Amino acid sequence: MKMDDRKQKVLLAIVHDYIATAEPVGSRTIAKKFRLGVSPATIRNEMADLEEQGYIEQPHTSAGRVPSEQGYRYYVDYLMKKHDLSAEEEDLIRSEFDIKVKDIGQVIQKTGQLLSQLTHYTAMVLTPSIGSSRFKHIQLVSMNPTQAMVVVVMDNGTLHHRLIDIPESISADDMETISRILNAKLRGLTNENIKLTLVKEIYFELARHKHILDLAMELLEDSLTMKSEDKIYLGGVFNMLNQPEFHNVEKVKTLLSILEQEKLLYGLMTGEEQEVGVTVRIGGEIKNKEIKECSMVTAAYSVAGRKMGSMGVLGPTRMEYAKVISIVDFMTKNLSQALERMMKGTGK
Amino acid sequence: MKMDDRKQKVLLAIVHDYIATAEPVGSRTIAKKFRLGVSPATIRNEMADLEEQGYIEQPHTSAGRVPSEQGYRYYVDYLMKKHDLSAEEEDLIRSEFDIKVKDIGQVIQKTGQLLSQLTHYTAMVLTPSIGSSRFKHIQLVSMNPTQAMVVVVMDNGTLHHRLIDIPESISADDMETISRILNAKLRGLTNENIKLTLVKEIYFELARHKHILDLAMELLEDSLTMKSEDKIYLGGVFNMLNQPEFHNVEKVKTLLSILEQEKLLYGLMTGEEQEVGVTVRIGGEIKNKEIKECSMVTAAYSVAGRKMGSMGVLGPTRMEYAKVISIVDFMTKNLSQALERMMKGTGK
DNA sequence: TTTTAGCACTCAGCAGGTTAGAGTGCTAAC
DNA sequence: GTTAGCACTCTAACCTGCTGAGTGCTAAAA
Repeated sequence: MKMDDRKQKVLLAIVHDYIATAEPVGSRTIAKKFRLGVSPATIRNEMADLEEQGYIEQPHTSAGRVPSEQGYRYYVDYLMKKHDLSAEEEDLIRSEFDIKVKDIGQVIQKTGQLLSQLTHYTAMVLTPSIGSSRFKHIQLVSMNPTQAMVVVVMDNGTLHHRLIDIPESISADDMETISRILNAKLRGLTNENIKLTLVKEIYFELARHKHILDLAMELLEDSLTMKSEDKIYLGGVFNMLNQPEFHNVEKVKTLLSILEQEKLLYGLMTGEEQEVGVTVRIGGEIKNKEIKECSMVTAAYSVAGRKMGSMGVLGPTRMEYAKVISIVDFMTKNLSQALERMMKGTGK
Repeated sequence: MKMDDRKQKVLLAIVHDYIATAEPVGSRTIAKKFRLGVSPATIRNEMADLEEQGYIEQPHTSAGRVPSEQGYRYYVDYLMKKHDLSAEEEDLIRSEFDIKVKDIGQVIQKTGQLLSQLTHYTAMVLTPSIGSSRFKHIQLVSMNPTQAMVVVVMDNGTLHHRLIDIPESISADDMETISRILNAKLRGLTNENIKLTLVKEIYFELARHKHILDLAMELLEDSLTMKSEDKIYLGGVFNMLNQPEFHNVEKVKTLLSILEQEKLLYGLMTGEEQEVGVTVRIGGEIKNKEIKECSMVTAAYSVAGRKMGSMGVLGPTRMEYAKVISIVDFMTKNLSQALERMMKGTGK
């Protein structure tokens, strides 16, 4: 859909001004602020055309124009110029990821805080999960006469644990033995790599502990396929309340009720087949019906080409797309690198 | 401060009606709804007295009266009748805790959800932490040539972990040895029990691994003294938005900004020396200046007399104190029992 | 002395009406 | 194709008066 050059300029002006002011944009404003070299009347004509084509709309008869979802989409796809982060912003992000990683959970949390702080919207970060991570270590720990804890450590630095019931007849030494054998057989394997023959072998060796083995293998299976619920870090929800579109309490309520449902959020983050790079979803392009007048900018972070998790920003459709896209892009890259360093163990 | 019997009845009527309707209560309303056997005029006189003594106040000249913080305090201390939970509520709570505990984190989260669901206010639950828990197991897991993960399991079912740098010279076998020795020497000890002599002994045996030992002992120390940040589970924030006092967006904003600061919340939950049983803090009795017109009802849960953590409800001062107190009380008791069962391993 | 009825007074909130200003669409001239 | 001018529309802000809830005071009743 080719568009007249001047029309593009008008649309761009409307989008920019509306993003900046949250007020419907009039023809006079455009003529004054954006110096297109034509009079308001001409701009009015262009605007009438743009409205007919669905790129902008009018809240009411005597108001200015506001970009439609289609308008934002056109802006993001064709008009938007790359936004360069300020040196301070880049430094802030770099220094954030330049620390020694002690605990992945903490890094994720910090990432979320920083993301919301820089964008002034709500940030969502998914913990490392998807993808085939490798099994590092399993340990059975006796907790009391009838229970033990199974701890599984994965190579991406995540931990999984579960309490299981055990027969009283099992001794601490037995558990040590089980742990040792499981480790010896399975270390370094991904889910796909665990061959049936291998499992049979283990069951054979540990026949008398079948019951425990069942429970341990179950957790292991969950850890490897990452069924275990992934955590989502949410930050800067109250940033959204500073946006004029959320001065209405009803809207705040629906927003909050959505953000409290982790599963729903999880669906939002993983729902779309995420291509490489940054994905922008505008308004109705977000599948969820309850989320209205919002856009999401998401991207995946990865290690050695393996997708680990994703982060994203939720804001009003009137979002500073260019800036947010740059930030999300830069942060995923830095997070990926930091995790890469952590997993490879290359230096600080 | 002894109070006239009829004054008490009037105060009670005002508190009850205001809690129910959120509207200032007038003399006529009291006379009609609460049948004290006297006319509105008499009640007006009593109300004038109550206002003079500071138990109630008037939003503006021609409005009814509203309980003051002092009024709520008097209500909670002297007037409130015990609220019995409905059979359904009790069943709901019991069935919640009657499951087999697989993971403490999950139980905490569910507890928070249920608490907010039953009270319709915001629930806060602190993970098990304070108190001297015992060390169960430590494990060093090699992650890559230069890093290892230290995993510590505590007897209250919590896990702590941290990535540490290691010299390349250390082999996986070395780490296994270190783990084994640490476990043998330290299992079952609390922080106070770890004697200096014992530590020296360990350092002597593992002299050549001093560096790793330092890092491992650091995590251990943190785990035992529970310095590591405790998690707070928050639930039902959006419940608060249904309260008429939060129809003002500004108030919602300050509330949310507070709830996003975990440290602040942590201070709120642990700040007061929590006595046994349920604590009620009304309005200004909450230390935080930013929290206005809110009350908190908190209680600790414990295992075998050892305080483990606490849970609480944050709501407007116009809170259904009697009901909330009963719920918090009942839930802490049930949670304590569930954890007790888990740690003792006595059946499901 | 306590309670009550009656009455004048106060004030928030709402409905209705008016105005100001922003912005449009159309028309006719450039 | 562009622009100035103008009539028109609609919202938001402001004023105004009214209503109703609720009070405090006074004087009479119990």
